[in-house]
Amino acid sequence: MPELPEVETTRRGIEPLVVNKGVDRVLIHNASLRWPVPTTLCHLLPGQKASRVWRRSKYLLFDFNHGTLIVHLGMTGHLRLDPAVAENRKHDHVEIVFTDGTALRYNDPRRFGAILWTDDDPLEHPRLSALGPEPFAPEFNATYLYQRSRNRKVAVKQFLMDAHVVVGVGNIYASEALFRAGIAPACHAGKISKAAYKRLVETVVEVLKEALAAGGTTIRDFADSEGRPGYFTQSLCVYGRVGQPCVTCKTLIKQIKLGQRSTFYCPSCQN
DNA sequence: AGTGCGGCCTGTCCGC
DNA sequence: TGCGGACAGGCCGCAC
Repeated sequence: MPELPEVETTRRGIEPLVVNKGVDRVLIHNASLRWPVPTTLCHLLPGQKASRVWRRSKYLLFDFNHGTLIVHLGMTGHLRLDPAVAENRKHDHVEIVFTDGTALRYNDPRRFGAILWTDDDPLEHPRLSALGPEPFAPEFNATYLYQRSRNRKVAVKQFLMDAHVVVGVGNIYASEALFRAGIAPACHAGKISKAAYKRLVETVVEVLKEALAAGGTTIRDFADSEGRPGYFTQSLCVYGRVGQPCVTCKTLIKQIKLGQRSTFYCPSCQN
């Protein structure tokens, strides 16, 4: 389940493998994703080459000569580069074959992801235009969060996970950042003090950076192809630890639902 | 405008 | 051992 660190890790891995390679052809094996994969890609992309791969929120953006390919990994999306002659696997949706004989394949069992195309400024695309700041950007600070949250009754965890407020904070890292900041997840966003938001900004940045340094480890990927457990899994203080003692005070971790999402917290440390 | 929630999906896990 | 159902969750889009 890619959150921002996983998407950024994917970007770093993929970019050097695709930049400046000419597209030979595009094969759409299964257009069914969140939105149908535009079939126009098949005649748009051949002959073009990607100049860079960048990221906004959890969207990967492949700049081509005449537009931008927008890729969202959803919950279970994966990009991999392998020989064009390699057999397709189950749930391979799209294959971009390069003239050098390699192919970029998008695989997504649960189809929550998306592949879109724009020949305009991708940041103006409807999916991206209303997004909040990046968590590592200076605009994401205590004053911003405090002002945005006034009069908001929504739980602070849901507020934090709202991509219109700040991007890239998914369910796991929201619980972790709130724990580290000592803020109860169900507290109304509008009731949180500026000092607490200052702590929250710091812990969000901290948690995301740690996860990124750990290679973007996630919960369910923790046995990778070589059987290695993910590093960040071992750093989780509350997520998935219901009934286990708090690492700080030994109080048992609680689990609740907020906005239909599992939420974990220490009832003693977070208030 | 803010809020709540159904829906999209399949692999995994649990209880019977 | 097999099977059904709950669960996981990013994010849209609708209803109020």
